[in-house]
Amino acid sequence: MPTQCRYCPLQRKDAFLPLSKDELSFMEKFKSGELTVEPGTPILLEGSNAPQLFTALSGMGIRDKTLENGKRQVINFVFPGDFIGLQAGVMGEMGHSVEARTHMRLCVFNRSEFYNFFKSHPERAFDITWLAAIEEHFMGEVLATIGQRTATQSVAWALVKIFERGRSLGMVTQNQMPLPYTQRDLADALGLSLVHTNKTLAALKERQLLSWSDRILQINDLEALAKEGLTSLEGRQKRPLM
Amino acid sequence: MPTQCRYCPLQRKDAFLPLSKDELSFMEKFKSGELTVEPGTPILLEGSNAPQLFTALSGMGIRDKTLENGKRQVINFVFPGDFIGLQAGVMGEMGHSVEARTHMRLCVFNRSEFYNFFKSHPERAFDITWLAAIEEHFMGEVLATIGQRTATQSVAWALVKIFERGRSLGMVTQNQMPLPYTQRDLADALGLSLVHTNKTLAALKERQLLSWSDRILQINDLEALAKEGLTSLEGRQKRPLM
DNA sequence: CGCACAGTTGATATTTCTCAATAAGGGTGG
DNA sequence: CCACCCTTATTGAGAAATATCAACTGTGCG
Repeated sequence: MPTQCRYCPLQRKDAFLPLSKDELSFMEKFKSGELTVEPGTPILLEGSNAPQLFTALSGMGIRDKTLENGKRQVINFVFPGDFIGLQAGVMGEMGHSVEARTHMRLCVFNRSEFYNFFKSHPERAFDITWLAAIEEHFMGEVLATIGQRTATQSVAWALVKIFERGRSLGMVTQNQMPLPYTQRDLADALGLSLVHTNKTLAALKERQLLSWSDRILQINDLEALAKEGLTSLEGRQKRPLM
Repeated sequence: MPTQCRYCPLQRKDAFLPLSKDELSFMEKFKSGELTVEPGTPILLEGSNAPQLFTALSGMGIRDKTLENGKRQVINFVFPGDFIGLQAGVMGEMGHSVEARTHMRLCVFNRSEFYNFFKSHPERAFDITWLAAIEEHFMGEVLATIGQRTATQSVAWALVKIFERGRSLGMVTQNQMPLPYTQRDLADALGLSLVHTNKTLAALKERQLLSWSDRILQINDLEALAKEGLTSLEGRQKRPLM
């Protein structure tokens, strides 16, 4: 028996908007189970028409897509609370793949009930659209990063964003947070070569702004790093949780 | 008195899913008017909390955002049928600006009724989410382009996408379609410098694949151009129209 | 006429990529 | 337990792609 939504640990994180009792019990009906996967497990495949949607409950993953020439683009990193599979749910086909990078626990929803969802709970339907808009907003920022920032600025920007995200989820302790990705993942996310990403990271480390090894990211001067990344530290606003 | 939705010329384009009579009359209530703007007019501003949402009825525009260092990223190009202002509608703040590039006619919706929308017409709410998912899907492709394709591949890819989009809207006659953007727009969309974009276009023209001058894009060999852009010509599927 | 903007072109500078080699760690089979 | 292999990270050197700078053209417009 999966944990009931009212006991969902994400509920209590202040990164998320709280759900009403009514909404919670509705989500419990919508929830069809839980899925636990190990690192490296594919969760959704690009081009697939998946019958299930997920919310990441714990652990981290990655979204990516592959070009005809074999090159890979990382779309973004999956954190707890992320909704996975919207594209399949509404368009019938994923534009990217999702893969676990750590042990992950996922809340599973049945796609066949997705449309019902809109019918019976407009507030929740609105929240899904909200999530989609947040995603679109963020992807605009990523576009601007890959398109307009230099390698150093890009890396700084990305790590600031990741760190802020981690902080809002309570993953940061003493300026450190777990970051279970490889330099290749970051390189593919930023449209940079692995080698150049490595050298860029080394330079930032040299400047004492951060260190990232053994899957631990430590940021020593977030302000300075944000400045380097041509961004500022806005307080992250709460988002809906599915 | 604005044109009633049932007479909307976009309705009849086969790029869009048809609306039921019921939906049409509902949209007429939701519609608060029409807006006509001239080239260069800003429609929505990055960071603004706009009270209105739009659907482009005719004409073309551009979405862009500006970095702290003044660099500009074009997010995408606005075509007839595009829904504008979702981010403001649901998050309360636009992540990019929208500006007219030709004379444009816009269908105006009142944001204050946006939430109602979800309550009273779940099918239409679903369609909004669908549009958001399409946008997200496309932006993933753009990310992969800027991040992984070479300049030549990027330009070829972009023009193929634009041409396909134009074709689905009936804007193509004899391999030609209007393209009221500048080379700078395209450069800023692809994260390339203006000069390099110009030379890349010249090379593609030299190869007789296309020509683009006087705001007219002509593609001579779409197949070959698609191949150059590492993409294929999938039949574009119908999308919802707001 | 003169100015602003879009496009074009050549020369040069810089960033970033590719190639190649090395090192460290984890896992596995013998 | 050791030898081997695979992945990840690291570093140096040279190559390629792309950016920057600068000059020039044509066009539309007040």
